[in-house]
Amino acid sequence: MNIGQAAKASGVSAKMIRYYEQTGLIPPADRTESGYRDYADSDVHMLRFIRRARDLGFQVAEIDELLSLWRDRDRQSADVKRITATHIEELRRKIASLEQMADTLQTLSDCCAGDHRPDCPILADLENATDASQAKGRADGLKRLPR
Amino acid sequence: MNIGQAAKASGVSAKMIRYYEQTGLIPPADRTESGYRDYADSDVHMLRFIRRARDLGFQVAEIDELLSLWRDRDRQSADVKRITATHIEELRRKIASLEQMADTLQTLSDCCAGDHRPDCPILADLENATDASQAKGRADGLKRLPR
DNA sequence: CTTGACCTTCCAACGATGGGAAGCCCCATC
DNA sequence: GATGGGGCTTCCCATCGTTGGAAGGTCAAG
Repeated sequence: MNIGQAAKASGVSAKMIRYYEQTGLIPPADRTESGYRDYADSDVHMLRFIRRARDLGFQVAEIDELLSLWRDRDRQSADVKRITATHIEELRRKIASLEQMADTLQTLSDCCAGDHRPDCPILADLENATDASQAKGRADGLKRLPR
Repeated sequence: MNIGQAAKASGVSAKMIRYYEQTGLIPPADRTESGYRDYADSDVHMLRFIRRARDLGFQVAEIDELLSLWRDRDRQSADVKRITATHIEELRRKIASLEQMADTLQTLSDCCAGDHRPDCPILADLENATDASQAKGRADGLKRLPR
């Protein structure tokens, strides 16, 4: 199976398969006489594993660890769980950060008339910002502009 | 005021100030005779605006639009609100995506004994993944391994 | 045998940020 | 007035995962 077929079967683009090989995440593929990379079903299986892990937000370095554990018959599930827990924490951190941004912006947006007039609490917030964590409070004190 | 002082006063690193200038987000700074960049309070004001917008997750391209509106006395608040709404949508999309990842992983992790044994529902999920959206359902059907 | 679709390698770009090197400038201290 | 330390300048590189493209070789169908 050449790289295009492996890409289609695994959901990992040919470009990325070459990249993963180059960076050592996956071993160098076999080659045909003419130099084409040649993949077996087991390779596609591994690529699907990688694709799935990427879809779950794991970084390549983490996937490297997960692949090692996957290949290790004597692995301890605690190791997998630990990597996963760290990743979940990271996801929750990002979520909290994005939520705070969204909430602040929503509050400001709710106070913005959104019409032809230039007055805008959103710009006012950006203009008067002194530190990153105070706008929500200030914005919550605003009143919606009359229509 | 030189770039280091402007950086300290605005919360934007000197590196980033130069970068913003280079990419055209901010106009080229005045220079002293010896070639040092020279900033006025109004420049620091603008940099704080940028910093605040970055903290709220706006991309530089969006900040470029926001700065234009900020400078435009005849702006319409509707334009600011529209940019903000688009950005909030983007944030909510990212949040939803990350939450789905975290929830799926949490479910799988809850089913993982996390001990010395090699059996691991997390690896099993990665191994058997067929498409990106089915694992949560499968995982929900798992039972917690006995301790 | 030609043509089009594939493969190969290599280089570049994205976005925002940080690190570092080489060389010049400013100010304070001796 | 010399010297030293710290800040400024520009330029290049790295990150991280991914995509795009160019130049050239290969395969398979017509």
